[in-house]
Amino acid sequence: MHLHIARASVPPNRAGAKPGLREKNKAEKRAAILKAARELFAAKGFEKTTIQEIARRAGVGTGTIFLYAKDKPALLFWVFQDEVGRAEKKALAALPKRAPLLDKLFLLFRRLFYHYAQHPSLSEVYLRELIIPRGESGQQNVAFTLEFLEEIAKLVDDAKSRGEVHEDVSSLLAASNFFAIYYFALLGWLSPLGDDRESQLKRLRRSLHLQIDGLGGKKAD
Amino acid sequence: MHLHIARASVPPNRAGAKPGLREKNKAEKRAAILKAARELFAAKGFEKTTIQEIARRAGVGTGTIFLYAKDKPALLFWVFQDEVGRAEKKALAALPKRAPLLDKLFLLFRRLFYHYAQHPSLSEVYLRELIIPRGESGQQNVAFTLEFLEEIAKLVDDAKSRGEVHEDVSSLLAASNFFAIYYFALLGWLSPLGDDRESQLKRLRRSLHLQIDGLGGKKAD
DNA sequence: GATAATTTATGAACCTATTCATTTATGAAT
DNA sequence: ATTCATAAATGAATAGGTTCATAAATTATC
Repeated sequence: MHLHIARASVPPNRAGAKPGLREKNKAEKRAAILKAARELFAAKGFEKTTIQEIARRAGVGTGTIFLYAKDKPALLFWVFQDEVGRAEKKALAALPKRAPLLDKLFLLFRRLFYHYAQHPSLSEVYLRELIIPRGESGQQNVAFTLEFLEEIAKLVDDAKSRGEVHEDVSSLLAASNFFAIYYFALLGWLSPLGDDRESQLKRLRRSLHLQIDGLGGKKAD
Repeated sequence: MHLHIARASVPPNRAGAKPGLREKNKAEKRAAILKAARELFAAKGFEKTTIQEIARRAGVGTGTIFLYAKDKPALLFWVFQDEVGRAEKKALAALPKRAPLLDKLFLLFRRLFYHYAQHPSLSEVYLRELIIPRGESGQQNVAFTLEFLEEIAKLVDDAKSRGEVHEDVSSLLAASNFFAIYYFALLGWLSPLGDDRESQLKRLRRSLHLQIDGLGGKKAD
């Protein structure tokens, strides 16, 4: 891999945190802010929720929020990331062991689609942050995406061992193509302008199929 | 296509614009705002440029800006769109007529990569707006992307007629996979965290290749 | 040409994310 | 225990995007 993978948990939480009072307080604040933000974002949406409101509910000062999250989108990202990480793991675990690659990918992505669909507008903010990471926290966002890519790459590896995929293909490259397709489809899925869900899922499946089989020209031998 | 395609030019510019004084004035204001915004964004970047500054330079009131662009990101998008549209057309026109699909796509995308690289941070704002369109203008953004997709689809059609691509493949679906790959790679390209340009371009090419040829399993018959 | 109706423009006021000088809490040293 | 150093927290002040009541300009109507 061409990038250092840092620990995924977003906010200031460096490795060797000694268990002093200071650390305990920070952990409490972190938890309180996280909780308040989660509740308010879920209840009122991103725009309607103000930082001051979050601070009040969390029982901290306004400025304190910015000690834990670089800005408001980053705050939402932080709230979402745990949850998304869990959803990803859960979806991966629920995958049938010996199914074709196409089915596995489709099941995985479909499940995540429905997860995001629970809060479409919040998801949009999250997904914006995810792919276009800014500032220091960007590295961690990238690392988070990379972890997911690695999981997809494992699926490709599985498929390789079953002869579904040629040995010469880079699993990680294939994974990033699948991810790109998934991400693009996901944006359509969340957009209020898109087709109905049924059609979108069908299109996603066909897109994945197309990546697996290629465009089927003469040269493909 | 599953979506109405509206005219691409972003701001309020409805079809049957009669050539009265009112329309002329609007056109002038539009042009002035566009010019001022373009100059300032290019000179100072997105964040450092204030709406008030743009308004002053354009010789209009602050509020007037918001008659032409829903918000600040939309304003940047508007500025960029023309330029990007031109770059796309130019890049498409410069494509060698009888080259393999892979080469054409790579040349096309590489050219656009370098175009975006001229203003990396502005491009990020633009690309955010492009894929996650909000509000009314969203339809036009989607239409703009669709136009580009159609152009890619034409390249696929060409490849079909040369036997490079199987007839049964949906050109538009293939195009959207290519676009997804392109878009994902582009984000990496613009990110300050990514690899060097050389490597990124190589990866892009390999990704496109992978989409064209597929993963090469046994089933691919 | 005068009046009414409608569209467009304006900028002061508003709202809220973000900053930062100051204060407070903790840990270390004596 | 007291003092000092450092880290963390605070919230009033700032800044800039956005709104909106009002005014100006244009067009339609008579």
